[in-house]
Amino acid sequence: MTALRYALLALLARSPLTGYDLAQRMRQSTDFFWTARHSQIYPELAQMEKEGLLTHETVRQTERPDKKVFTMTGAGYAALRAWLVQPVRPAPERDEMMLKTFCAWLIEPREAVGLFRAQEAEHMARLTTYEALIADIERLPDVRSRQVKSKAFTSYATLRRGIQYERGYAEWCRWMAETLESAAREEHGEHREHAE
Amino acid sequence: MTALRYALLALLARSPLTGYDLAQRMRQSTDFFWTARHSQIYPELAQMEKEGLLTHETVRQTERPDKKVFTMTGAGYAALRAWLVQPVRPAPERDEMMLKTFCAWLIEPREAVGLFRAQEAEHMARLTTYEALIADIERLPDVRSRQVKSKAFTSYATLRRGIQYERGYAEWCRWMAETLESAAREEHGEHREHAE
DNA sequence: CGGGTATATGTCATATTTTACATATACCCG
DNA sequence: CGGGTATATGTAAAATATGACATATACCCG
Repeated sequence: MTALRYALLALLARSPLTGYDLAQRMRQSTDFFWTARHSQIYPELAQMEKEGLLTHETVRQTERPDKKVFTMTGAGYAALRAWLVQPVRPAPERDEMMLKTFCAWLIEPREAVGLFRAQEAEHMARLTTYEALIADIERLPDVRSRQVKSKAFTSYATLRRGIQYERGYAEWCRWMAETLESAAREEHGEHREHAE
Repeated sequence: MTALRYALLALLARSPLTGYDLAQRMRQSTDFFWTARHSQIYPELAQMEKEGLLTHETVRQTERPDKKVFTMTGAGYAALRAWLVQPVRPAPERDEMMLKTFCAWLIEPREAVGLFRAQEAEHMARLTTYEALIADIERLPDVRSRQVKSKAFTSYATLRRGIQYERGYAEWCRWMAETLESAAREEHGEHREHAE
C-alpha cells in the first residue's frame, strides 16, 4: 500500500541515514518524484523498525543533538525488491495548473498570461537545476558504460525523465502564454502592422 | 486550500451536472489532471451548497432514481475566478514509477524490463485516447481561430499538454527498456554477432 | 429468474498527508 | 544578547483521499 516506506527504503538502500537526512534528501534528490515531511518520516521509520525492515544506532554528538542512524536489514532489502517487481498501480494525477487552464476561458487572456509565464519560469528554473546535476553524473564511468545496476545510472535515468518533463512543461507554458498574448493583442490593441 | 471544490466548479462552470455526472467527467475528461471519487464529491457538493456556491434542483425520473442537478451561483463563479488568478502553489509530485527506477540497480535488468514495457504500453494507450479526442476538438471553429475564451480551446490546451506528457513518458520508458534489454543481453547472452 | 451493468446518492472507517506545536543545541550576524 | 538558520527528533490535530458498505431502480443476457 503505502509507497512512503519504499521511498524511504529507496534512499536507505543507498546509504544509512537519519530521519533528518531523509527529509533533506527528499527535498533535494527525490523531490521530483517523491517527497514527505519529517512529521511523516519519523513515525514511519519507527514502524518499519518495529517490523524489522530497519535497525538504528544512536550516534552521540557534542556539537549537535544526538542522532539515530537507520540501516536497512535483509528483510528491508527483500521488501524493497519484492515491491520493485510489482506492477505500478496507476495513481491519480493532480495538477492545479491544468485545472486552471481548463477554466481559463472564464477570465481575460491578459489576466491569465501571468500564470503561464510564472509556471514557465518555475519549470525553466528546475530544468536548469536538473541539467547541472546531470552534467556531473553523466561523467561517471557507470553512467557512460550504461551500468544499469549502479546507483549512478538509476539516478541518471530519473534525471533524464525529470529534464524531459520540465522542458516539455516549460515549452507548453510558453506556447500557452504566447497564444494568450496574441489573443490579448488582437482583442483591443488591434492589429498594428508596424510596432511601437 | 482544497482544490477539489475548484475541480468541481471547473466542470459545473461548463454545464449543470449531478454528483454522478461529475464523477464520470472526472474519470473521462479531467482524469489526466484531476480526479475524485463519488464519496468525496457528494459531501463537497453539500458543503459548497451550504456556502452558497451552488444550488440544486431535484429532477424526478421514472426510469431511474431521482437526481440532483447542481448549478453554480454568481458566488460560485466569483470564487472560481478569484482562485483562477491566484499563483499556482507548487504541489509535491509523486510518481511510483520514478521511485522504482531509482531503485532499479537492486534487481536484474531482465527483471526490470517488464515494468518499463508495461508503462510504455500504458502511456501509449493514453496517448492514443488523447489523440482521438484532440482530432475532434481541433476541427472546432473556436479552436481553429484560437478563441482562448472558449471552453473548446481550454479543453484543447489541456489535451495538448496531456499528449506531450504521455508521448514523452512513453519515449522515456522505451529508452529505459531498450537500455535494460541491451544490458541484459551483454550480461549473459554474450555478443553473438549473427542472431539465432 | 439470477447475475451483471448502469444510473443515482449517500455514509463511514481507514489511510495518507499537511500544518502546527514542541523542544534543544550551536553558530553567525548585527 | 536577540534573531535567524541549521541540526535533530518527535507529537497531534486537521485536511484530504481511498475503499468498503449501503440502498434502489431498470435493463440486458443467458
